[in-house]
Amino acid sequence: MSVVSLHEPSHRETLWELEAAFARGDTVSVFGECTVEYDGRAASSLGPGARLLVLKPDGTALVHTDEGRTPVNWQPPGSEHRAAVRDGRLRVRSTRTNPSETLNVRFSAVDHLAAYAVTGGRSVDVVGSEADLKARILEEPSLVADGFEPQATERETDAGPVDVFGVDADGHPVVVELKRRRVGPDAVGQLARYVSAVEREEPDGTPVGGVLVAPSVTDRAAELLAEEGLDHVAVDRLVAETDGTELEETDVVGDDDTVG
Amino acid sequence: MSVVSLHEPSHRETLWELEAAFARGDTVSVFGECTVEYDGRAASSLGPGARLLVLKPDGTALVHTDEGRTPVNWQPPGSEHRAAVRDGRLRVRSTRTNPSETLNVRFSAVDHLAAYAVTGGRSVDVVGSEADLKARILEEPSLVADGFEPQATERETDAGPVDVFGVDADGHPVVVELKRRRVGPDAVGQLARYVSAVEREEPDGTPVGGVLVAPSVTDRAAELLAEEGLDHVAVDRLVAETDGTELEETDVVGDDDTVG
DNA sequence: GCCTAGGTCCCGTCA
DNA sequence: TGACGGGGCCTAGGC
Repeated sequence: MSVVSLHEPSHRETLWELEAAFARGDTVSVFGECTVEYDGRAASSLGPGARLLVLKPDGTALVHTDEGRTPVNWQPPGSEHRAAVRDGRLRVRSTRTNPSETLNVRFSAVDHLAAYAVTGGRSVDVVGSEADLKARILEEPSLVADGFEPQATERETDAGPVDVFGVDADGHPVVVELKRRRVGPDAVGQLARYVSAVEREEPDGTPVGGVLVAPSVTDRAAELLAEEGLDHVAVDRLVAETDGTELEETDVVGDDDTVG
Repeated sequence: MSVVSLHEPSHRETLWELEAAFARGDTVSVFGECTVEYDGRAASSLGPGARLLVLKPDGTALVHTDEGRTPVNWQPPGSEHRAAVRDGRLRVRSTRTNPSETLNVRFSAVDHLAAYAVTGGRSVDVVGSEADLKARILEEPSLVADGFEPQATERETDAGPVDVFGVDADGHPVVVELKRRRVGPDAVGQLARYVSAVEREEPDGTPVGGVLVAPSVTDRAAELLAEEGLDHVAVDRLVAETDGTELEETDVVGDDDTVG
């Protein structure tokens, strides 16, 4: 694959290469001194500094500082990138509609630009998601409660879709909410909402059970569960149950040629 | 500022330059053909493809494809980057503890590398946050209800902190939940949790009001509010109330030197 | 360190 | 298209 890279280009050179890169569908990285302004769902302004700007062919724009996983400013996919030279500065503007948002990056100097055709697989199979937990529960419903029988997943209620819905050993409805990680009060509120919604559907007086399936719960969540008469079932994360040593095996001790 | 850039470097050259960049505290962008493996809170594997790898001096690692604002794989700040040549491939590994996580990027070929000292302001003042909405409410409490008197913000309850707590014209407690954007059932659940918690604290029978302050609510959220006896007050987002045309004014019609 | 909730959350999925 | 909830969410603020 070929890369186009410019070292300390003039604004005109940068402009030209950005145009070419957009036309090719390349992904572009730009290092330089810039200010950033954003206006849309919120608004922000960022003073001068040396930063990394990444522009993707799908309309994504990312402004990164030297810290943090989250870009300091950005524009989501679907935006439109345009570049121009104004007032002696290179301006890269990315706009989108619905909601209407504008990102404005103004470079006083561009120190480096690289354009490259990024291709290949984009999605990863993530193991250990809530979907995996659901499969595990459906495979072994007794994990939820002895005699529990699942009847539906994503069952709709007035309060939203229930992860797993079924009946207990007595035939009473049970709402199951699944979480892949330790949960706090919000998850209890979610489960309580679903239970209330099902109770409203049922004939008066029918008891409706609620079970929160998660690796663990915070103290406050436990209190709220007790107050609401709901249950918690601890189920370890699936990824922990597998022999997760594959990555390690590739890393033999005694590395040569190692830095960092 | 100076940039070091390598065009189609050998693995040894890449290794050397990565070591130097890490030592200098530079931010690095690498374009090349790679596979990615991740193991930690979840696990994933990404087949061969041309991608962008960004390495920051704070330990952040980002693997980007040509689509999406979210990196296809990453490592959060605080991780440790190491590079090595193994089996004819350049391996960049980023690890962290608590939780224990490993990101493994293996390059069959590096097409471009650039290292640069990213510096300057990192944080932006975002206007239009929930904090701004709170200030607006405290400034003009009648927006919540005629005669509403705020008494505390972030008041603690058994169910978590209440955004704004006060009393209505009759002296009865009122719980206010603020949202900067249109809300769904989850926000209603949150408000209901807080109201229930305050009711538990109060002498039996004391009515406790609940008000959701948000630009708008979904139909389902409105139903749930009604069922819970809670109120909604529509307050437009603050950013919309300002003359949000600053960015536009800088963009005079009839751009010269515009591409894209 | 954990807990709690916000976020320009992003993102997929489904009605 | 909007709505709804998951996420390796990330991040800030308390305790």
